Amino acid sequence: MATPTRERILGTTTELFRRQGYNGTGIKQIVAGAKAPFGSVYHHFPGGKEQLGAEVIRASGAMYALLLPAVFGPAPDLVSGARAFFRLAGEHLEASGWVDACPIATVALEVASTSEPLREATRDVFDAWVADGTALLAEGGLAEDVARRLAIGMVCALEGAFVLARAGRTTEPLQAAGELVAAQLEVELSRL
Amino acid sequence: MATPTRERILGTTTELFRRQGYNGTGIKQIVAGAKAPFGSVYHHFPGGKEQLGAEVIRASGAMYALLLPAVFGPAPDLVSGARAFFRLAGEHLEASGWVDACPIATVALEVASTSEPLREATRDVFDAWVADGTALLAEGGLAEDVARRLAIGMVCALEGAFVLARAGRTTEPLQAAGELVAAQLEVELSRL
DNA sequence: GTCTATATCTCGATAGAC
DNA sequence: GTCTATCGAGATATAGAC
Repeated sequence: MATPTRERILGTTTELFRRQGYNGTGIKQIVAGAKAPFGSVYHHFPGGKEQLGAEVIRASGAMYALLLPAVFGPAPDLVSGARAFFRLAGEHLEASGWVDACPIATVALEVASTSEPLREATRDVFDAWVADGTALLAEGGLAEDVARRLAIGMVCALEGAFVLARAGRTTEPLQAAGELVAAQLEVELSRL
Repeated sequence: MATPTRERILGTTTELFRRQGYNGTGIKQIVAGAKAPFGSVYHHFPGGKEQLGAEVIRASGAMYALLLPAVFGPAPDLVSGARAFFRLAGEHLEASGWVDACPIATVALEVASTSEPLREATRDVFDAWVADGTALLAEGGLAEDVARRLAIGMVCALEGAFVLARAGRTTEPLQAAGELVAAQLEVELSRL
C-alpha cells in the first residue's frame, strides 16, 4: 500500500512493456496504471521515457536472472533443470494469457536500431544472463567454452520459443526448444 | 521505375517494420519512403495500417520461406545446410548494420497481445516455416515427430539468436544457436 | 487512381501552482 | 514532491478536388 510512486511507475511500465512493447506504451497509460500524477514521471525520471525504459529493462533483467538458480538449484541435475525451466516458462506463459514471456525481448527488438541507450541496456541484460548460465553449466563440469556456447543457445532457444508461443498461443515451441537444449546438454555431459 | 505504387508501399513498410517495428513506424514515414501520396495507402489498403501490416507480414513470410530450399538445396547434407543457414544469417545481419534479421519477429511480439488479425498473420507465417522445415528434415529420413520438433527448435534458435545478436551487435549468438541445432540434428541422424 | 488538405486524436514533454 | 493544464508535434484517418 505504501509503495512509493517511483516504484509503482516502474512496476506498471514493466507490465505494459511486456504486453505492448516500448513504442506501444504511452506515458499517460503508465501514470493511469500506476495511479500517479503525470508530472511524477518527469520528476523521478528527468530523462523522460528513455530513462524510464532503461531502468525498467535493467530491473527486469535482474529479476529474471534470479529464476536461473531458483529453478536449477532444486533440480537433481542440469538436464532436469533445463527441462524444468522450459516447462515452467511454458506453464507460466499460458497461465498469464500468453502475455508473461520475456520482459525485455519486445523492447530489445524495437530499440536495437533506434536508441543506443536502450539497446545497450538490453545487451547488458542478455550478457548477464549468459554469464550466469555459463557459470552454472561450468560448475556442472563443462569446459568454459562449451558452457558458454550452451548458455547462449539456451537463452536463444528460450527467447525464440517465446516469440512462436505468443504468436501461436501454444506451448509446443517451449517444449521443442527445451528438448533441444536438454538433449544437447545431455550429449555434452556424457562426454566428460 | 515502373513499380506500382502499391508494391512500393509494401516494400517500404517491410523495411521500416524490420528496423522499427509496427508501432514505431508511421504512415507518413511510409509514404515518404515509398514516394507515394498519403491517400494512396487508404486507397490500396482500405483497412488502414492494420491491413497493410497484415499483408506485409504474410508477404515477408513467403519471401523468407524461399531461403530454406535456397540454402539447404545446394548443401551436401542436412547438417551442413543447417550450419550454412545460421552462418549466412549472421553474415547478412552484420553486413546490413544489424538491421536485417527476421522481418516479422519484432511485429509478432508487439502485436501478440494487442491485435488479433496481426497476431494470426504472424502465427500463420511461423506455422508455414515450421511445416516447410519439417518436410525438409523428414525428406532427410527423420521421423515426422522428430522432424517437427527439430524444425521448431531451429526456428526458435534462429529467432532468439536474432534478438541477442541485434542487441549485442555480434554474430556469436548465431554461431552458438547454429551449433546447437546442427549438433542435435547430427545426433538424430546418427540414430537412423 | 492520384494527390492535397484537413479533422481529430494522442503523443512526449514542460511550466508552474500548491 | 505532488499534481494540473497545456504546449507543439506527430499520429491515423477522412473528404473531396483533380
